[in-house]
Amino acid sequence: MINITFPDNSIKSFNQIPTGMEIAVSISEGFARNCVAMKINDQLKDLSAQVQSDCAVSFITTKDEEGLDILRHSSAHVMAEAVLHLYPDAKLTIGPVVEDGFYYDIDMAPISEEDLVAIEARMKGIIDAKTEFTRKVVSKSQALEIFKDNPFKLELINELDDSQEISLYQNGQFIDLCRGPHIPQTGMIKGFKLLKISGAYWRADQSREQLQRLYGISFFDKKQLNQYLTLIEEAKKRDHRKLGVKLDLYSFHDEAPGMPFFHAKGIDVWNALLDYWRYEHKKAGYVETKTPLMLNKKLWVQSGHWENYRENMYTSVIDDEEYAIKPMNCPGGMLLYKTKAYSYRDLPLKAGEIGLVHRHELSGALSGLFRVRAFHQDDAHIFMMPSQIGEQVLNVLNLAKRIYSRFGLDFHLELSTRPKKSIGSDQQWEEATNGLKAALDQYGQQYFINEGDGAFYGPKIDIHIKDALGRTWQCGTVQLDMSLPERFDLTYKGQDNEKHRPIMIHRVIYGSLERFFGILVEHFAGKFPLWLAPVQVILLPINQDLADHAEQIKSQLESFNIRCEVDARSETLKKKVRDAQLNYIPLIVTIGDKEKETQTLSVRTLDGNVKMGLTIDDFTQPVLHHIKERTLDEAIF
RNA sequence: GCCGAUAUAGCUCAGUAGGUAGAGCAUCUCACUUGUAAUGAGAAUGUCCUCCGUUCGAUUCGGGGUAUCGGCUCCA
Repeated sequence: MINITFPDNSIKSFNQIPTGMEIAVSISEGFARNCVAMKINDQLKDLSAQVQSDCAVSFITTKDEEGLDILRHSSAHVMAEAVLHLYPDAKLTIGPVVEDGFYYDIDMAPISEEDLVAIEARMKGIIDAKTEFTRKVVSKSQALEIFKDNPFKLELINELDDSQEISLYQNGQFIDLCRGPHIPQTGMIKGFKLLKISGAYWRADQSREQLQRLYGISFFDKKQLNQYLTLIEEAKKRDHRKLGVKLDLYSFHDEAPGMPFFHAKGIDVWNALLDYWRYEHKKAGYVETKTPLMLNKKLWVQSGHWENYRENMYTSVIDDEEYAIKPMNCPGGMLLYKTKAYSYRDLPLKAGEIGLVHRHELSGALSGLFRVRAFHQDDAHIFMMPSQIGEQVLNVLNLAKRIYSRFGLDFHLELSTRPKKSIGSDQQWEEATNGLKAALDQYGQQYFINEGDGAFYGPKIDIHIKDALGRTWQCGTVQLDMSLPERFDLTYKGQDNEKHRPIMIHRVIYGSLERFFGILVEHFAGKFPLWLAPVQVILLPINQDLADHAEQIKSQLESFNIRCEVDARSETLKKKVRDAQLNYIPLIVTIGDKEKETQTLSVRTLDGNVKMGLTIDDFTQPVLHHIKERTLDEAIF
């Protein structure tokens, strides 16, 4: 008699040893059809596994995230099988699940995207055949024999702990080394697509073999696949590299790879972002400072950057002295701090800086505004007493929340701990990491931990925002630094009349202004809210005799600091409206004879609604209100 | 930086099996003077990314370089 406990604490008894599938069927056939795998006492198992003794069993279904991961892992096997069928000499390496699908790294001659079609066709055959996945446990020597022709698998097998069970999974003729679990049969893959192909190194090591990485995605439901593909299409339409250039916000030039040029309209948005930043930071007790772009090598040696960050720094020799363009603002900030003596009463000292930094990123890593070589950080350094860490980190998190919500962006938090390459003592790291943890616990939002992902000078909290398409981007970061204050011998006078070492926070909220700008372009799909829109109002005189009147209104609106343009071209109104809509100008104001006579305006919003007969006041009041409050509302009238 | 792909007018793209190129949009001119998503006609526009090579001749073929794209990697 085997007693099985389910998650709802109900117990079911079986006379003989059942498999997971048998248990699922005993619940209902329909339920069993949607089962992917199970957990026996929290351990993931295949449905074909037998339940040998009394235990707790829960099922992973097609609705669970874990179920989707299992499906995708199985999809990777199916893809590998298809590849081996078409390219018998290919050598498989590893095929994991990633955030957005799965991939398999394969040692084979480079193929192109067109070749994916044939692989997909083969995969379809395997899926239609609904072949079962079966698990087999083998000894290490058996495994070594089976994979004797594949050096990658041999390497993996040899690295396995002797206590670890070595399992193989077979579907049809295809066998792969794999921990599992897998879906019961390939027919569960209802929708799949191979997305792209790229190079990757074995073990991400440039000195090792160059492999072909084939990416794919799969779902239990064809509809979900289509939704996913639609999302990709939508993301493509919003691509800031296209959209921002089309909207005349910025451009990229061969002469300065990784260094964007901002156009007049782009700078309007940029300044609106900065105005808002200054407004919030002033309120939060920050002062604004500015440090030079280029500083002597000695400073970078002292700060530790020369040792830890040199390969990313631009350098130059001036008057026989070596200088570096700053890749970070902090060392300059250290010099600022040292210009006077501080009392504990001065702390916390919050010094912001919109600092232009240059980092020599790998050429292949550059991408639009998202990955550049020159960018502005909305940096700030907070100097404080150790007792203030929790409060100050918490203040930063709250400030970040206020700012992100202004753009309608949600976020989540990640804590990164000490990396291999780092400076500072064990004790400093522990103290700093605990300080961040304490603040996070107080903030109360759940957070993830990234072991070893901290900056070389301290642990950090990264803030990842989520855009309108559900994509996440790391923007903000709060980094505790117990090392720089020591290297620069920063002090303050305590209540006890003794010198003490302040602790320092580096933090950014937009992160990189360039990058944040790009994210906003995609987040809003080019349709900036009124307060950010480069052109807030466009005036369309319906004939050229009315152009002067339109110019007059423009001057009036500009006196209120409303960003305004007149389209006086000799085009039809239809055409001008269309162009304004395509440029996502929030407010389109038509000026005809009627309006001139009655001194009113007709306003069209981006949703196509038209309101007529507004006096200048009727118009400017709500507009100014929305700009001042920086609302996201599209409904202004 | 590495692997693969791409590079033609301001933009999107076609084309030339090697004989110096073209369409739409944008621009300019003229006519039209327009009432809420494209008025019409005409004109102008290119080191066909760059350098070297093969060739009588290269935008086209080959090689080097640069930039961009997809990844690896790195990170804000």
